[in-house]
Amino acid sequence: MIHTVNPTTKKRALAVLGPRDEAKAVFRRAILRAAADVFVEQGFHAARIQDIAERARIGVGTVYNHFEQKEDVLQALLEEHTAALAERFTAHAAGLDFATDLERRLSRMLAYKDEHRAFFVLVMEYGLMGPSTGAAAMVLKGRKVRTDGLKKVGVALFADAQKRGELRADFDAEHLLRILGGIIRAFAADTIAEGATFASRTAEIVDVFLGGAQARKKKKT
Amino acid sequence: MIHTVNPTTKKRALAVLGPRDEAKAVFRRAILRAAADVFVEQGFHAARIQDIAERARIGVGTVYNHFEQKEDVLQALLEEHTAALAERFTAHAAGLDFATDLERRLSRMLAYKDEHRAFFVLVMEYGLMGPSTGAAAMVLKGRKVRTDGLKKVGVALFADAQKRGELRADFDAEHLLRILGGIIRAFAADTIAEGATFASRTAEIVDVFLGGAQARKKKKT
Amino acid sequence: MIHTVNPTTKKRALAVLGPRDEAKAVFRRAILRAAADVFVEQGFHAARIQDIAERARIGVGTVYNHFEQKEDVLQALLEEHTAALAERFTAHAAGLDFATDLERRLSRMLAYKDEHRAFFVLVMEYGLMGPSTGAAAMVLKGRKVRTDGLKKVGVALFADAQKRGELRADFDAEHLLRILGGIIRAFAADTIAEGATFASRTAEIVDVFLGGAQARKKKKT
Amino acid sequence: MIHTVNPTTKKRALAVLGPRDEAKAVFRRAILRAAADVFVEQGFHAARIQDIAERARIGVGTVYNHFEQKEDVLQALLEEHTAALAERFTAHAAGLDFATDLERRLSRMLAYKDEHRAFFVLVMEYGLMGPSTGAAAMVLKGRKVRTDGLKKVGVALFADAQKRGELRADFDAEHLLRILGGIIRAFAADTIAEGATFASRTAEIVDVFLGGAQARKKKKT
DNA sequence: TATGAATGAGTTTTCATTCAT
DNA sequence: AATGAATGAAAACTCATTCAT
Repeated sequence: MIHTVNPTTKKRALAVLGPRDEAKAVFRRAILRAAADVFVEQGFHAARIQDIAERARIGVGTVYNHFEQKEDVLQALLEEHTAALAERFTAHAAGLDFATDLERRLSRMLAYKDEHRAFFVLVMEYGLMGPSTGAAAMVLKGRKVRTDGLKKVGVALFADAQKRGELRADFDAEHLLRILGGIIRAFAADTIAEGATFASRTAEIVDVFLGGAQARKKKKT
Repeated sequence: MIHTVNPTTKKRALAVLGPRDEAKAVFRRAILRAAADVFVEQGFHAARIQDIAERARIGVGTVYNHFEQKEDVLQALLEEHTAALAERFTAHAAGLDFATDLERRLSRMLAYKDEHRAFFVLVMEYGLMGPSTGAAAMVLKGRKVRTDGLKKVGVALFADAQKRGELRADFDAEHLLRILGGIIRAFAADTIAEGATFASRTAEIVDVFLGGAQARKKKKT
Repeated sequence: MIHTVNPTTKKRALAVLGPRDEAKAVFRRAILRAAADVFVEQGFHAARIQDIAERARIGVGTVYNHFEQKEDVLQALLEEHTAALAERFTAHAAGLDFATDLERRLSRMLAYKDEHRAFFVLVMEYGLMGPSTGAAAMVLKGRKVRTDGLKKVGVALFADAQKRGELRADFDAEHLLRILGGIIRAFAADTIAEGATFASRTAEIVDVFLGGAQARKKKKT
Repeated sequence: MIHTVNPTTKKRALAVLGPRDEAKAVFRRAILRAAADVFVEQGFHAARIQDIAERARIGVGTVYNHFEQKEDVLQALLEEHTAALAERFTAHAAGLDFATDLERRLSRMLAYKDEHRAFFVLVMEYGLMGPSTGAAAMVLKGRKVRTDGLKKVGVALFADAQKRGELRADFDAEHLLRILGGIIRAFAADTIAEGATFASRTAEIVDVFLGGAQARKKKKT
């Protein structure tokens, strides 16, 4: 769990892969990993480039060899992870009912979040689908963080479920997606506090999302 | 909607109430109002004390006569509004079923948020019940923002509903409260985007919270 | 030893003396006393007008009713005390030999310093006979602190002693005066550290001073 | 006498010595030299970091790369020069009588002061052997300026002279050291005013000092 | 005349960014 | 390409001074 580029790693990377480009990628990844941690611990503004560099065990200048500005680091972070999430969310098996399908997709996605806690916290702040607060928007200075992938897949999935009568149709798909997001967020506090894995709570999340908080009187006989 | 202390206002205030203390309160309020706007527009870190002062049409030094540090302004903002919210949420009429009761309380609360949009956005960032992100916690530097009031009332209300079998009992009350919060948050985007009032959506919020997103096949008998 | 203007003091002062002017003088004196303490404890620059006002138990504005600028407070402080010192140093009885004469004058002067420790420390910094360091001069912004009185008397006394062959004549009187000053300063550390009175060390000071400065004509015989 | 780091100097320094560390030392020295001048001209408090940076022809930030706070600059200044002085004062030849010995040591020390006028003035304010005034102590915020070296050597020298009957024994060595300091200080005004060298007055200083402090055994013959 | 809150110029300090090595 | 010291613009915060009461 040491987010570092040490000489050994570096040399190996140089040897194994296409010499130049791969070495570059190693540094880039190290920076992003370190940045995620530091942004989470201190917040974007309070995080100093130097902190990131130190955490990655590289020099400040190196960060600037890979990213033009501090903001670009955050943007890259959000985009790359969101892309990964979208991928997890997209893959599916055919012939499942909506609830099961959603649960599988979510489960993969949340597992990814479990592996990347720092990133997940960032997402809660900067939004999976575009900055949620004015402040977040300000930080990104109008950059368009390309997170369309996830949103597109999600909206399509939900719209389809609505057509099939598995999701209420009185809200639009995007809104429902946001509601799911809000519920996931609510589970985050629990999960983080307990040190539990996120993925393990997928069923509960889907249950609340689909069925609500009301006591289930009608469970049948 | 001009958050300002102008000479006229000042004199009037001085004349009407006890001269000194009241004048003081006028400035304090002007600062908090201006700060809410500026924090929302720029985010806490990007907001400069001077921006707040300019918006309130007062001098920078004056801000420091009322608050020791920038953080204290945010803290005061959160505390005072949260207290107001708690008050709205607390008042209730007896003999209502849970759904109606919750709807009334929420409705009052959301009306308050409609009147104080800026504050509401802040709450989404810094949390009604303690900072939700590490960054937010960092900003507040370990200050304990006293927002217990609202949480206490909410937890009591929900726990009671659980006992009476109106809310599912497999989650604890605090968690359910957070889920409601997440859903409200999800409605915020819609609402803000459309310029609609928040309060007008109370019924929908309660409906989703209690009944979930699933299509209502069982509507009839 | 409470450097304060309390209501009682104030009223009494008003009654006893010419109403207006005397009341004014009471405040002025309170300010100077408080200022001496504060300047000593914190140094001129670090001392805030508010500190002085608080120590004198008056409002900040009041200080400005009596002195135009912070620097004027220091100047007045130095001038008034120096005048008092000059007075003590000037008075003399006829027919004494130089050593005895000097000892009497010094003794009176040092007794005054014992009563006004704070002032004395200031003098060590700002000089009895004009600012000794560039920094001190800077603080006083080119003001001429009128401390001529003491210097004039001292030079005259020493020049006379030189003529009468009681002080070495190879240095000019003013230089000798400065040497005496340096020696007094050296005794200050001892005295202050021990909490002893300054006056009690007059004999030693004169002894050290004259032992070197005295003309050595009488060695023989 | 231009206390500056200009590009040329910088490159040369980098070429000649170990690149990094030496460049660092060059800047550090430039800062200290500039600071000495500025502190003397304006006094510590009135001196702005920017003044120091400008005098050294470097950026403000650079000062902070070398010293955490303004106070640290002063402390370093005092410590480094005091160490140099102690060195000059310490070296001695055997077999000299006390007066000659003292004269030689002082002469070397005062020559150093002649080369570093600015520093000397600072010493008059902040004391060679610990801050002499409360204000000075305040400036240094309780930092212990390590000036023991000089004091230790001086006290040892004087104590020894007392044992050998060359200095009066009714005062302790440290006090005698302070008296010498006071006398030197008195000569400073003369010297500085006239633009003369300090070293040239060593004999006079020792003469005045010993004339008083010397045990009076040899009066007869 | 005393008072103390308002004011804003001025200062320290931080930190993103550059650039010589 | 990596590095880290230099840089200076920018921001928090202080405090002498003013002025309405």
